Amino acid sequence: MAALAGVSSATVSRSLSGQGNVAARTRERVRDAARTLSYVPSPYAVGLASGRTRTIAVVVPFLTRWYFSSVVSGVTEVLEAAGYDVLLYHLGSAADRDRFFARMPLARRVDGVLSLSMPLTDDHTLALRALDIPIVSVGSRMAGLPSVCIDEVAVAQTAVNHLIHLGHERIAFIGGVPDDADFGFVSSELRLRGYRLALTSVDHKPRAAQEVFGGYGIDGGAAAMARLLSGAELPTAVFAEYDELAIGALWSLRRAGLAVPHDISVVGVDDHEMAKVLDLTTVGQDAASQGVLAATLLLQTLNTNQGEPPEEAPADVMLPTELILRGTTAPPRRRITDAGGAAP
Amino acid sequence: MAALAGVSSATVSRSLSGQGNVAARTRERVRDAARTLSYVPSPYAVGLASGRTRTIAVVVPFLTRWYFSSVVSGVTEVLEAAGYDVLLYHLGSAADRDRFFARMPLARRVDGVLSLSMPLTDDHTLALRALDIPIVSVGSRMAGLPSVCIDEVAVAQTAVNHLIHLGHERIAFIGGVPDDADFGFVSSELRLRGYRLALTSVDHKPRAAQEVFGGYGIDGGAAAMARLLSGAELPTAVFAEYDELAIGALWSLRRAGLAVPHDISVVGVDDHEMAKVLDLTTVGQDAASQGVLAATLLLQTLNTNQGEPPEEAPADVMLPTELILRGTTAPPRRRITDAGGAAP
DNA sequence: CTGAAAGCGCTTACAG
DNA sequence: CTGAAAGCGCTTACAG
Repeated sequence: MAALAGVSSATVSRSLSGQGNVAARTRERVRDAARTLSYVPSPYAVGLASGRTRTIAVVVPFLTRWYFSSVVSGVTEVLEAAGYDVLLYHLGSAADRDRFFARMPLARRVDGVLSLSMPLTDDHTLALRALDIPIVSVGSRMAGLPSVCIDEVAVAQTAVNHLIHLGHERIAFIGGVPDDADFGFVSSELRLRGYRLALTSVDHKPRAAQEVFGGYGIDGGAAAMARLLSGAELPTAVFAEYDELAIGALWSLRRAGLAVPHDISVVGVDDHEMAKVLDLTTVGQDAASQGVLAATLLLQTLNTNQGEPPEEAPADVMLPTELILRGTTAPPRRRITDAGGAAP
Repeated sequence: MAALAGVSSATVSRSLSGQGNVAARTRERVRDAARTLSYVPSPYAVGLASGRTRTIAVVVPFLTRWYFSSVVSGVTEVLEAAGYDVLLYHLGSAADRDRFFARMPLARRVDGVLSLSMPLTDDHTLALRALDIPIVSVGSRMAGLPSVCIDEVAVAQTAVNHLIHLGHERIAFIGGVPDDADFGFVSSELRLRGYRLALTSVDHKPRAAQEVFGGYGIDGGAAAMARLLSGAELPTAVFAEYDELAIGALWSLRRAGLAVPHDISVVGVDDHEMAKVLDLTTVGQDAASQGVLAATLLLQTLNTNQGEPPEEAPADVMLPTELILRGTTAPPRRRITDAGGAAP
């Protein structure tokens, strides 16, 4: 390579990387040589010599769920455009995460980390921070780190208030984390909190029997709904923590012969691509944009942090959400009249 | 590190990698030291010195579609268990692919490549092979390379034969590649071929007007169905190349006020997680298993190919598929009587 | 079984 | 503007 261009390897390096001064003509010569040889500098040699890896780790708990694949999609888009490679770590179980953060294969391997709604223990978080490289959290906040997310509490309140305004009083909550899970998603806790806040703000008491957790995804939502259906008191409306659970609930209801929204209203969160097909009322968020923003933020930090002192306040981007009214919510069939509070 | 264990860096390397002979006691000492320092060898130094990267590139055209996220999920599972890192390249557009294969950032960067149903030109394929590292193709065959896939032609025939046996004659095809695309998925072509074969085998002539291509995913399926609905002659049944298209078709039909399967039957391919919710008849495939198998195959090749001569015949794994009867297919409402062929 | 030494393929001060 | 040289942090024959 250096031979073909008739220069030293140092000049090859400077020409191709754009760092340092090289005569325009020399640079051209080197680039031509690179092209004819289809030469690409060895990433490993570059990484070792320069300390920069041009690689970002993306850590996700799920890959097959709408939110996560959408975020990753947004992330790869901007990272690839910026010439960064993406190292994907799919840590589905608590065991996976423990093993991963104990070994910490990220050390000296990547320039930055994008953590997507990972349910992390303190140990995990410490191991991450010990890396001492920029980290951006997506979908949940991590103390002291820049993050991109939505207002989870407000999202849940919006959904539940919608049901309340329709006249519902017995409103159940369907959560996505199994009862026996040894951890939870931050967003799950916040959405549950928003649900309870909305209820108490109108003097409806949240009751444990109306908060069910059936597990992840469609099957989890279906299981949770089935449990609600077998309970003593049927709710007139259900708020599911995210659309896949809501869709599972719809499935369960259909199999039980109950009509939506006639018998029970259902509302979710996400605006999953299937929501419109199932005519599901939901609070929409733009997951792909979250990925785009987070990656952009990380890239900025990477370009800024070159030896400068760490910035003061970590950026916290909060994206808007929007209640999308569709066909799975309606006023309850029969008003519960013994609840008092008549119109003046 | 070497200092703490009181040995040379060579011994550290041998102890941690398991290569070469080390006294059991020495190895223990080194491992303890590594643990207390939470030392991990620099992947870049290892890569440069040894030539092995412990990294696999996974190249995908989509991330948010069920098939691809499921395959990637299966892939990461076995690769992570084997201690390999996954470099994810998301090449959604033809432009992305051209840029990628022209630069070929994979050179000297990974030990192997997993290519998922990538629509590759000859140039791309050549660039890939020039890498001279093991490649496994998933979801489509590539000449001379080991692959994991299903029998695409047979899958389409199964779906269409099901419709034919129900008595349908006017059976349309909904494809997922836009009309103006500059390339196609191999599986799309094969499924279209299977569709035509099934029709001609019972003397139904495939007609261009009944083959529509609306673009990817739900919206593509909806657009294609809308086009069929505005056509001169309504089909009595539709075969969609994959479930997301079929789901889009269902959506379109519902908005048009047509009942499924009463007015029109719909069948897809995949057994997407939403298929059961929408009660969609489909030909199911196990995408996650394809990912698992492909990754396993690649790992085997990696472990075998250590200097040995290239193996004779590349492995070709073909996974079974299964017609799953649900509620979106039924006999046509009124038999077309002028088609002849009465029972004896 | 272990260490000294060369080398992997770059980058980066340092001279000039 | 360019090159010689050191060095990045490992691995791997080669001795012993």
